[in-house]
Amino acid sequence: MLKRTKIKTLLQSEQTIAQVLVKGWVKTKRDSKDFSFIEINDGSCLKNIQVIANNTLNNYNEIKKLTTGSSVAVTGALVESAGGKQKYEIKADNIEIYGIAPEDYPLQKKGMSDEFLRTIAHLRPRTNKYGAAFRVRSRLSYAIHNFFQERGFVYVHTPIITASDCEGAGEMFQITTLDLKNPPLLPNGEIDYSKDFFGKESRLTVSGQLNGEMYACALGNIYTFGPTFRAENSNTQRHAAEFWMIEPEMAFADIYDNMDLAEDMVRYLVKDIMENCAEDLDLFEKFVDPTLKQTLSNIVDNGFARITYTEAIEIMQKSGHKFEYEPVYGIDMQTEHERFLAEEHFKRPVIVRDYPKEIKAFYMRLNDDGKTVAAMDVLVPRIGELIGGSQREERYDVLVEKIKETGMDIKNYEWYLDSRKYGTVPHAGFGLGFERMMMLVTGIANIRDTIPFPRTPKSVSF
RNA sequence: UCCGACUUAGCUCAGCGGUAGAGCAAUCGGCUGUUAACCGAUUGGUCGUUGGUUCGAAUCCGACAGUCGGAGCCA
Repeated sequence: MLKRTKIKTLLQSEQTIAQVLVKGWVKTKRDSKDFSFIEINDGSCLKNIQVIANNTLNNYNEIKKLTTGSSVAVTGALVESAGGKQKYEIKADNIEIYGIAPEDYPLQKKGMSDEFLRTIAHLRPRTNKYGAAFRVRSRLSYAIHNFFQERGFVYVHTPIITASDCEGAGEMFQITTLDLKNPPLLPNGEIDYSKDFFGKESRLTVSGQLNGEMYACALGNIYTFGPTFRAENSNTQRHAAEFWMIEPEMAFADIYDNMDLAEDMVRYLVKDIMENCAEDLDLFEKFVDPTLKQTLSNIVDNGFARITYTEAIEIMQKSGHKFEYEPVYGIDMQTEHERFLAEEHFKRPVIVRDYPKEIKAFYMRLNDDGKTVAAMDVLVPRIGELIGGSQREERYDVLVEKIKETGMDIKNYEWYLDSRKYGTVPHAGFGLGFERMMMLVTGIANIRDTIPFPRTPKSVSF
């Protein structure tokens, strides 16, 4: 019994093969007088393989009805192509039709807008561009694991469901099994969450960081890589309600170790994709971002600029550039500021560190100046913030004070504080938005086109 | 959530006060080792929803919804 060979393998073949079996979907068909050209794609690579179907095939009348999107199994000889544009083609001995795609098949042979393709997100992976995007996505995931595993980081699965309602990173989705039309109530009229599934209010995680820190303070270096949820009503090209985040955490590390890791990781990932997804990147450069390879090479070759927040403000003030919001010390950086630094001033990724404590999260380590915290953001051209991280506050008393200042309930953070109470160590980590990394390596402008079935406000179809 | 634009055939768009048009797709036919093939014909739309102005609205005004772009939140 002949086994199926992937098209990618056939196209890389050193020689012709007497008999092969390919299975896939019809991309396009052109009929000639006595035979048909059928291009088949099976998702293994960008390229199709051309099949020659002669009218001597016993089911040629059926084969002539094949439409774009139909599925087939083709048996035949892999031969040198008589036509110009491809090395090999298959002379079919037999074509089995699995399923015809009726005339309302929505994918056309010509270009379709990303906006339209989002409305058929279940079929868009069959297009060249989305097929390429999701092959890259797979490779990028693999490369992330490789990067950390090669460095001895332990992969930790942090929980998706959490009861700490204030991780400080945004609005959260509540989850419940209570009957929303008729919830159990306390005497004071409030909802009685002791009757809920977990016995208390629970939500979807906005970050695995606090859990990750606990494992770093045991296993040394760890990373998480999993789904993350934000219930913010964000309507931008770079926000999704459900996305994947990578969060490494290193014990016995400071903010400089953290910056080194972030830079090494981004450059490693870009290099890996350039080496392993070259054909797909060609497509993105041709149809999505003509400067893509130049951008990626720049990242791999040149390294990142590193400045402090204070220096960043000074650079902008002295630049003579007209900002809508004047850069003055103490403000949170606007998108226009981030883009100016990465795109115009440095023309490459830049890491900004040591932000005023007022504009950053409670767990970030207070610097000796008493004014700033050891936070660092990696800003990249076009996308803005790719990575946000910090050295964590390891001093018990300082951390308790910060939690109180923020107005949070210490009781909810006792488990977190235990890591500082029992053998505290300096440690640091960051969060990388996986889809933003996808945007960086593919040039795709909208985050909705980097994730198979995007979840954004007013959109949960599929 | 705020600001702006947009919503007309399956897709991309034109029409901007007198009851709808193109290209592509699809369907049918022709031609050709073709390759986002080519040529011809055909089919296809209560112009986002809902109020209003008007003799008459796809076209003007309002509300709502959705989409896109920018901003905020951040990954």
